[in-house]
Amino acid sequence: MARPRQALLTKERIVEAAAALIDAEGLDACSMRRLATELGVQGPSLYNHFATKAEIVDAVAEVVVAQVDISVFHGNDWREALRLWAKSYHAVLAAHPNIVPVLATGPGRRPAGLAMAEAVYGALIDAGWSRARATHIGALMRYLITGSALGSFALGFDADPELYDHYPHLHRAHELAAHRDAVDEGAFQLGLDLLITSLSDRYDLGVRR
Amino acid sequence: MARPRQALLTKERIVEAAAALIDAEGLDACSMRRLATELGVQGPSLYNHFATKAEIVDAVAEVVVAQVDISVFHGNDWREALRLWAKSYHAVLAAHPNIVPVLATGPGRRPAGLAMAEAVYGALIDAGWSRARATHIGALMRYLITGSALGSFALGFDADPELYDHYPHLHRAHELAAHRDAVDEGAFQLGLDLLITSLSDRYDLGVRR
DNA sequence: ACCTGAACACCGTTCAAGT
DNA sequence: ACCTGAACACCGTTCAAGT
Repeated sequence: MARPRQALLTKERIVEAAAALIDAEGLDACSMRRLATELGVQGPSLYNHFATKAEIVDAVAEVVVAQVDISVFHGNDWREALRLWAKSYHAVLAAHPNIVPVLATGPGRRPAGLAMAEAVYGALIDAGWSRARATHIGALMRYLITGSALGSFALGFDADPELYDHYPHLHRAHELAAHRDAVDEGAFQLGLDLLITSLSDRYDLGVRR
Repeated sequence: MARPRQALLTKERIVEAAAALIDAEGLDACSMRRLATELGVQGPSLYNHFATKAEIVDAVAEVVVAQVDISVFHGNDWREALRLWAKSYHAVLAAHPNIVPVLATGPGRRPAGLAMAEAVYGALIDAGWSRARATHIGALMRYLITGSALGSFALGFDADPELYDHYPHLHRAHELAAHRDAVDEGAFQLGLDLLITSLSDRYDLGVRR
């Protein structure tokens, strides 16, 4: 088969398969040859639709970020909007943890990433925050959200239990994995709550630096 | 040359060269063959000293984390200790940003990582925080520190300036890169300040959940 | 226009062969 | 014990050849 009259591939099919592969087996498993096999095609065929592998991965990142709900910035107080957006973003990344490293470096040229940055920054500016502070708050939220999505804290203590016996306070660290949700979600919720509450306090004081 | 009477390689030399290579050109550039070349040796020779590439990268992570100052947990109020430790950790990661993805998934079996977890958690327990809350606070700090170290927020808007013209509030986003330090450091400092201040408030209220 | 096989310059890792 | 060359099964990407 050289060229079928009906194209075998489309950008959409490629991105869909890449997203599934990344979700199921991680970024490393998503090689051009492997992805092509998944699509019933040979590796080089993908280059008829995307110039590089990075473009494919970027397109996956785009569809993931597009799932974040940014409609909450309309009709909500900035505090509530920020909280709802952060929870939505957090939930989307929890569902697609393997793509997080790609998002953690910024919006790039991705429309959904830029639309999200615009919505967050615009809402803070409209609420009266200075441009410098609005930028800081936006950055800070990304730090918390991507930092928490990058790797489970609870699952980070997955060595053999005996290892932790050498550390007076860590001797039960291996039990964290069994309470993964309570640990990881609890930490994120605490962080979000602390940040928004204390930002709100400063705002009410009229600091608005 | 088959076997020199004086070994050409040592674990220390390998880790030192790997750290330099990762700092200078990133994790991807640190391949076994490239690293071996840097050491004047052939690729497979490295396997006489480390079982896998992951072990080498882990050893680099260890020496980086070992630079974080955890002595601050002695003789300081928990608030001040947490602040000083976070600043030290942040500064170390800022000096070695390319290794951050390796640390972001937890301490693993690395002595320095475990000693740091022990120091942070122990200090929070000794201050009176419950085990659940101390865990949350520890996780939260890692989220902020690794999240901020993973990628500059300011440099994330590095597309051509025209791209941002389509977004009402982002039209000056390309100027962020010129103020990278003020943006990135300001956001981190703000986050650290907000978190510790608001934790302190809850602590003084006697919540200590 | 779009898919293919062959090729290039890389990977991590294994292993028998050398001293 | 420690370094080597050759090999295996992979990478991302290019390109001439096919329809």
